[in-house]
Amino acid sequence: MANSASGESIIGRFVKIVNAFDDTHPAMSVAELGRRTGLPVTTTYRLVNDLLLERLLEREPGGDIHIGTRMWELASRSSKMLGLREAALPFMEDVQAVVQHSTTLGILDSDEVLYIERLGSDKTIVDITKIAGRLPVHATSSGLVLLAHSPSAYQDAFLARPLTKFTETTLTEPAALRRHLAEIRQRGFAAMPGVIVPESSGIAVPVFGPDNTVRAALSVVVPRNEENTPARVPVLMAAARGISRALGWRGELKGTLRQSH
Amino acid sequence: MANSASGESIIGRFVKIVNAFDDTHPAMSVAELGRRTGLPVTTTYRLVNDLLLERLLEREPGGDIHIGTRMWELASRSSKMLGLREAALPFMEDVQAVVQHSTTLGILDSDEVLYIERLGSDKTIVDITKIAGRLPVHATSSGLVLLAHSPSAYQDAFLARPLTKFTETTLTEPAALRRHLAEIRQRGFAAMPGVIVPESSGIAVPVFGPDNTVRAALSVVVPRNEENTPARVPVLMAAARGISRALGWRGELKGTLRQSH
DNA sequence: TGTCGATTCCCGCTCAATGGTAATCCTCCT
DNA sequence: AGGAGGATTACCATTGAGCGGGAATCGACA
Repeated sequence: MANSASGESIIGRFVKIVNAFDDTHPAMSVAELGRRTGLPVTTTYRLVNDLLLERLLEREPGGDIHIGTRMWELASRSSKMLGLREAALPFMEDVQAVVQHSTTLGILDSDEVLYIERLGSDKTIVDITKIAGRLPVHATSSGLVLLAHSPSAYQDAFLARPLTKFTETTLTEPAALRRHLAEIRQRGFAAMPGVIVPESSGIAVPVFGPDNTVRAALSVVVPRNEENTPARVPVLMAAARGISRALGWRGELKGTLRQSH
Repeated sequence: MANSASGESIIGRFVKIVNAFDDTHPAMSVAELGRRTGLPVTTTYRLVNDLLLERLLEREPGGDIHIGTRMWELASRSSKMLGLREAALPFMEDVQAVVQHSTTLGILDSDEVLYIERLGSDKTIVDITKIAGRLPVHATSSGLVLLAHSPSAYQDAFLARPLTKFTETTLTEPAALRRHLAEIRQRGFAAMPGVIVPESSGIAVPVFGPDNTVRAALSVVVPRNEENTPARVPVLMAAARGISRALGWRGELKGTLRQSH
């Protein structure tokens, strides 16, 4: 499926190129793009030109390249993300108004947490979540909530892999994690003090869809010393129920374990 | 630049495919995708498979295809859109809280208005703006504001083209439009009663960047009978100044015409 | 059982994509 | 002015990925 010496398809190279851009590298010259992607010079220029024609990339006055408006438009036009985001936004605003630090909405994607919306404030101290950013499942409150309500086959596969220990409090033992997941299901929320960076804590609750499976995790990130979990959980839970209902969820089935399959 | 009989590049076909999805067609079978794009059957299947591998498209249980999470992620990761959106959102919420109908943020892209954010409510009646949706420049309040503050060379080129008359109130005469644009610059806002659909009116104001050029248009859409323009304009203007300042704008230069170039 | 559509498999053709090399352009420094 | 270093464009021989027609298979529905 590839004309290239390296055996990649054009689509693969396209992803490589777009992937070379991130928040720290929002724009760069074509030459640097070639270096970052490892593609041959000529090939890079040819491909970039194709992409410029379709406006998936754009050239700024200086000559540097950045991701084009068209790319965002095409991706956003018909995305399940938009529906979820739109349903969640008003509730997230309410949470943010009360909690004042940072409110995020994340989904499970490719064994990682992908954050699709984030409300922050100037007070926000250490919060590494970014919109369209990814973080590991086992080291975030959102991730653990999502994992806790995933099909058990998925959990098994996930726990079979080796997990990175980011800080002292990061759980990496399958058995300990399993116990913790059960606790999360039972309590209805996850509270993780400094599992990825020691300075901040996350509290997360699940958001459900019409079929009673988990769709997303709603969470707040607060400084380590002022967690005040008992006070924050009810706010989060109420908001999550609101979002779930906006998605078509009709209340949890009485006495049903939420873990599906 | 193309291996195909029709002379399209793969990138071009990729755009065709993604473009086949919209809010009314969020998912479809590969065969239907082939029909909608006009691509040969086999080619469609091969290309779709490539895209599925990169998760730019995703297959749902039924077999239908929809746009993948990866697509949104790549597009959103480093986009000027995000910065603008993030700066604007809090102010838009304030406007929305007061106006209660529908608040939008639009930019000028490819001679059309592209809406990058929209806050609505249940009360929202007729409002055809959608996030990532496009509308013609000359038939929207946002578009006219953006056009009014564009370089005059751009305005000339735009006004040289024939313009569609959507309703009775749509201005299509270059001379009349020019007068109107001058008025918009002078007043600082555009108020368009029913230029695209007769039932609703738009009021829009410009948002400026650090270099004092217009970046976006902030607007509200209200029912035709309860426009109350004089009451709404100050709210919009204050919010737009807030957004502009968040973008790095430092106040307008005294006595300067805002029309650049 | 038969029909219709979606999907996959097969396969020979061919030209677009490839990527090395070299020329040109551009910017900054001396 | 000169020239060093990088970015960009131009050139071009090679080749296999993409192409797309056609047929087989799967699957739903009547």
